[in-house]
Amino acid sequence: MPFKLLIFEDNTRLRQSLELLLNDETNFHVAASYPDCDKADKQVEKHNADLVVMDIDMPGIGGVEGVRKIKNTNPDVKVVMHTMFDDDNRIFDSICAGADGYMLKNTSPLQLVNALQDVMNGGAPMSPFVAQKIFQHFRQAKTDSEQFNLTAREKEILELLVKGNSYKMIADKSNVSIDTVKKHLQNIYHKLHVNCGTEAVAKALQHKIVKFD
Amino acid sequence: MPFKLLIFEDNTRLRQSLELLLNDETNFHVAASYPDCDKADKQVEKHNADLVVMDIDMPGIGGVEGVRKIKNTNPDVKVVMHTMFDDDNRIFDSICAGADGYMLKNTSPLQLVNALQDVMNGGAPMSPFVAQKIFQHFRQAKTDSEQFNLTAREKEILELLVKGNSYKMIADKSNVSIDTVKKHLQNIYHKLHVNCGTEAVAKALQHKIVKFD
DNA sequence: TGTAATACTACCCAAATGTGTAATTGTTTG
DNA sequence: CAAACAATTACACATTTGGGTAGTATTACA
Repeated sequence: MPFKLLIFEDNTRLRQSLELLLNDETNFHVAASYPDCDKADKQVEKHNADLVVMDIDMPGIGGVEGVRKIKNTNPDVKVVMHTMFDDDNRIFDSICAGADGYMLKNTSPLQLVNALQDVMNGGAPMSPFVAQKIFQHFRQAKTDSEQFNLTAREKEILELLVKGNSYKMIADKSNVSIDTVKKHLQNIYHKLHVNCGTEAVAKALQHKIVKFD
Repeated sequence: MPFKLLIFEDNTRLRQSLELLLNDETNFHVAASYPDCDKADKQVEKHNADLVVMDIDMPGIGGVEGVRKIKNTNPDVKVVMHTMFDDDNRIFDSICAGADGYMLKNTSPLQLVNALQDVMNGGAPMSPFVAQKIFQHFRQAKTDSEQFNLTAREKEILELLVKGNSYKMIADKSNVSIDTVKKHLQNIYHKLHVNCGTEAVAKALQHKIVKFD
């Protein structure tokens, strides 16, 4: 039994092409296609769809919100983004909204079909460029984190601060006086170019100076 | 001209199989293979390698450290992990250490060859299961972040705190009195189960209650 | 060997932070 | 409509935090 598929794509030409292409596959059956996803959740339910191909730039609510809607009501429906946007925000927002795959529109028809097959097998297909972006996202931290020149001791104290310890608690755990802790933190604040603890914590986590994941 | 390739894999049988498999490809030439990666950086340089296939579980320093070593000295050399480990930590650590791809050992020979080709074209090949893990990593945040029941106003104020604002600055930017800010933060601290600003910032960032990337 | 850098301590003081209690207003929801 | 909740302000009080200044001990490095 072929998977029931919905297409959301505002470009009429492309929408029809996709329909033709995917209906050609014995594994898929295009149940319907729409030029916007304002009522995507209802439409998914109506057709009892297994799988959705979702454009991002559409009139009304965009594809990212569309995914969110669908996933809220029907978490088990697979959604593969299909868009020409390759910027970090769009990619990460889509994934956070619940997308199961992210294919750029320069993907060949064969690759797209493979991706859809892949997602139905529990995979998370994505274009090579997207994969690269995601890898970069993980890596970026490390590189700039070591530019603050914190001493081992300072990192230690900063880590305790991040974990929610007060000066007094840090002093106890580090076996030094509270005044020493103050001094260290003062130096740390200077090195991080911040002027209070909350800012330091934010910076430490954003630049992954301390590990906590 | 074929790409020069190094293999790090402690299982002799598998190492030899890989050598045979990859030497069969006209695009690749296995320059050398080693049962450990303690001197991986030197060996990469010696053979002027373009590409490395790296196991994780090896005697001496593991594959994760191996990648780090190689990438420190030769950032342009591509490294593809090839391992049976599919746990989050190993995957994310490898990527952070600089891996360009992550293939599980249940990958078919053809897929492995494709992955290596892919990585030389600037892609970031990974097994479907790994891709899935990575998608989950992005998603998980959202789900547990909404369990704190912060009101819109509270999120707004928490976000200002995370950005390093003092109570007074938050008061100004939110057009409310400083006492109101205090009260809001007090409520926020209760909801987050913390008892000071630094802890709240840490929790907010870890659970991605506020966005800042 | 001498001079940085690092780690540590101490004290003072002003400002910021966190807690408790209490009261007003508007909105939502049962 | 009443109860619950959200947002707001106020004030008092204790504690914490952050900055400045100053000094000692140890280690590392040139």
